Amino acid sequence: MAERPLRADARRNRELVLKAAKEVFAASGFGVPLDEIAARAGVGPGTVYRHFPTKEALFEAVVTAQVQDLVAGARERAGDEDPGAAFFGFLARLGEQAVSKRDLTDAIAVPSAVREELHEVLGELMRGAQRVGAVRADLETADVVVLLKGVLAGLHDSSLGEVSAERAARLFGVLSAGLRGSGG
Amino acid sequence: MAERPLRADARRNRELVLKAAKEVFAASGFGVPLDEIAARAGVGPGTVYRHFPTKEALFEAVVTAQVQDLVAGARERAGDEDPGAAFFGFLARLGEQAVSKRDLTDAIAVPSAVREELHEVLGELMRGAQRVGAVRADLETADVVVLLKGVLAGLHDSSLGEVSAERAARLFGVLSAGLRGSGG
DNA sequence: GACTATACGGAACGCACGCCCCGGTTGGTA
DNA sequence: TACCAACCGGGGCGTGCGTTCCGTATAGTC
Repeated sequence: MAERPLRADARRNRELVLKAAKEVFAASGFGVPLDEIAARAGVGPGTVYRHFPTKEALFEAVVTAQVQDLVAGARERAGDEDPGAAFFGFLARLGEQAVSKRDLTDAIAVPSAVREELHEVLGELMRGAQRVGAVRADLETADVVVLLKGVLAGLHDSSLGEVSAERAARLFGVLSAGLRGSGG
Repeated sequence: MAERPLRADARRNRELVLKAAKEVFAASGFGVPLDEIAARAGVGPGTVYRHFPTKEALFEAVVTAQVQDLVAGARERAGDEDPGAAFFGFLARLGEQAVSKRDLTDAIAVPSAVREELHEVLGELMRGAQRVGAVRADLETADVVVLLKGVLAGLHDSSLGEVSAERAARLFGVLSAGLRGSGG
């Protein structure tokens, strides 16, 4: 188990790959060819695989920090704010981030450790909000995940119109209003 | 431009392909390999391409009738019902259909003539509903399309849980409530 | 029954992409 | 400086899929 330190060039390339992956995933999502990331980093695909066993592993390495920040922030607020505000605030923050970071959208869908964490915190916040009547009682965690994933995906796919912060705000407004309930 | 009549076997195979495509697209969406449809029809891939120049053309041939029924129904009702009921009724009907017909979801996304028609009627109904205050005034047609597409896609992708009529009803309840507005 | 245009089917092509292999290079060390 | 292990790069493999090609079969006609 003794971890040998990486050679200098290996260490440098690892950073280059991570940086490139961060940019490219944010711009184009998980779907981009890995070769594009390698090219952006100025290395060959083989080098990428030397550092990350799989494309998913690289993706996870990139989004983990991002998601964990969001989750940590949400868990902090959960104590201070009222449950409704905590839940809807979290949704709003997700929406804002997702506009410029396409990979965040995929982070909800692509199986990984952070995905579970994200789903978990969503469930906690939602149940809290349901307890105080801020969210319809008949919804399950999976429902919110599906809605969120769907809205985010729709935001990006859209062959109609650009991804703008305004549209994202509008869509999340609709989503939030819907989750509050009072309609059918 | 004189249309020669098809040979008997060609005509029969055309029907077989359409029937198979209808079933397979409904079950698995546009993403299914075309070979699967050919196999189901008991013909070779080449035969499929003799009748339809492209996979998208076949898809369009399959969903056109389906979508046009929905659209025609919506346009009829638009005169009888009040605009709000017409719009939300249309959404509900879409949701019901989409549960068992995965291709309907893709029909919203894959570029085609029916897609435009579908978007158009959605826009008309929505503007009508907005005029009587049944839908938030700040929404554009594209917003509804994105939301609809997203919710439907989420409904199917879901690596969590099955696609049930109950969940669909719940999600469309949330969507409808959100579109009515009154929240942020 | 013979003849031909028409249609069939499935092997094969082209492409994209995830992933691996290996000849060549380079950083660290003595 | 000389050596070796670690590392690099990109060509290549395997797979999946849309699409095409072509030798063979068959429906329609005389």
